[in-house]
Amino acid sequence: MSDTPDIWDLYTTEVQAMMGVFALQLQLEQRLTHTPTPGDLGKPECHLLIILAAPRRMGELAQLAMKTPSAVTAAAAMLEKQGLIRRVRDPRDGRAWLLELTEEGRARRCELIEAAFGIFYETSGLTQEEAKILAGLAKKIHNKAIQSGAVGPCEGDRT
Amino acid sequence: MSDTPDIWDLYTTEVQAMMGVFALQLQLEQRLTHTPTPGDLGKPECHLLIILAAPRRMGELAQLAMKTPSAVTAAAAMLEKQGLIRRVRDPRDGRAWLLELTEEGRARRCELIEAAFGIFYETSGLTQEEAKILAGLAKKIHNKAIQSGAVGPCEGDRT
DNA sequence: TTAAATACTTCACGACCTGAACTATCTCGC
DNA sequence: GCGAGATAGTTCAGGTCGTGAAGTATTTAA
Repeated sequence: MSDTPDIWDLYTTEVQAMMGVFALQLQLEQRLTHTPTPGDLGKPECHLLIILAAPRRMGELAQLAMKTPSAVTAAAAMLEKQGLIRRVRDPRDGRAWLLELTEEGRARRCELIEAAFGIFYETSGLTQEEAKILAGLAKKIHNKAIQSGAVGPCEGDRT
Repeated sequence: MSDTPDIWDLYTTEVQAMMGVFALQLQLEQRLTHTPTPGDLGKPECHLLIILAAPRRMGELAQLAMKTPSAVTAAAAMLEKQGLIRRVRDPRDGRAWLLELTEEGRARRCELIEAAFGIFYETSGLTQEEAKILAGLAKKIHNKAIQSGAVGPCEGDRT
């Protein structure tokens, strides 16, 4: 069963990192959406809900989630239909919508975050210490990714 | 533009980690498959090619990639059609196939790994030091994920 | 030698995302 | 003010990818 003698020696440091990241992402996404709590939220809805810690414009959310605006539109429609979020016009710009959690949405988000907490440690097997380290790196990565990748994918080629 | 004052304070450590992992995975996958090198390899083919450092049974590969066997079948068919891999029966078990790189496949894999190397640092913005740290965590994560997640997704509920 | 388990394959289906064309609103320059 | 151009979000058709169930070939065990 355990085919983990040290197949890792076959891979470079970077590939190891990539494989781990890949694995974690897959597991997290799957287990998070299949968790008992969320009635019927898909991956994109969960993702959006997690990001939506504070009211934000859809464009910003797209950027944070690293998806196109249309993907956010779809997820937002879903969440709104379930009464988890509310759309308000941005007072500063009538073209933009501000998404904000409803009371129920806030509750649902809390549950989701809590579930994520458990799932994170379960599937990663990391200690809190290590999680903190990972978070530090993650912050850096996310910032970099956003600024270089910009909104659209395969765009940022500024070198 | 830069909406990164410190929105991170809104998120828990674990959520930060998750967001970073998510971002990195998305970017890497996209840029890796859209890289000039690979003629026409999709995400699953690239993923498989990277994992395939040494000859392996398809079942093992499915486990490593955290996908179902049928996903591996499809990707393998693609790679074989392009002459990058060869299928040989496992001498120990006539039911199983061993996938191994052809000469051309080895070359292609090298290019891919090299591209991945660059892309990794570009999109993550990490130093080599940090990459090493990440790889360490990643190794742990991957092992845990495999053993708990087993082959199929949403299975491992052993608690 | 036959029954059960295992490795992989095939295929229909669904989830998700992108990209282009569209509507509504803002911002300028005149 | 008013029209041109830019920007925020929406809609929709199309494509990629993955799962899950049913099927084939081979091994293992009784």
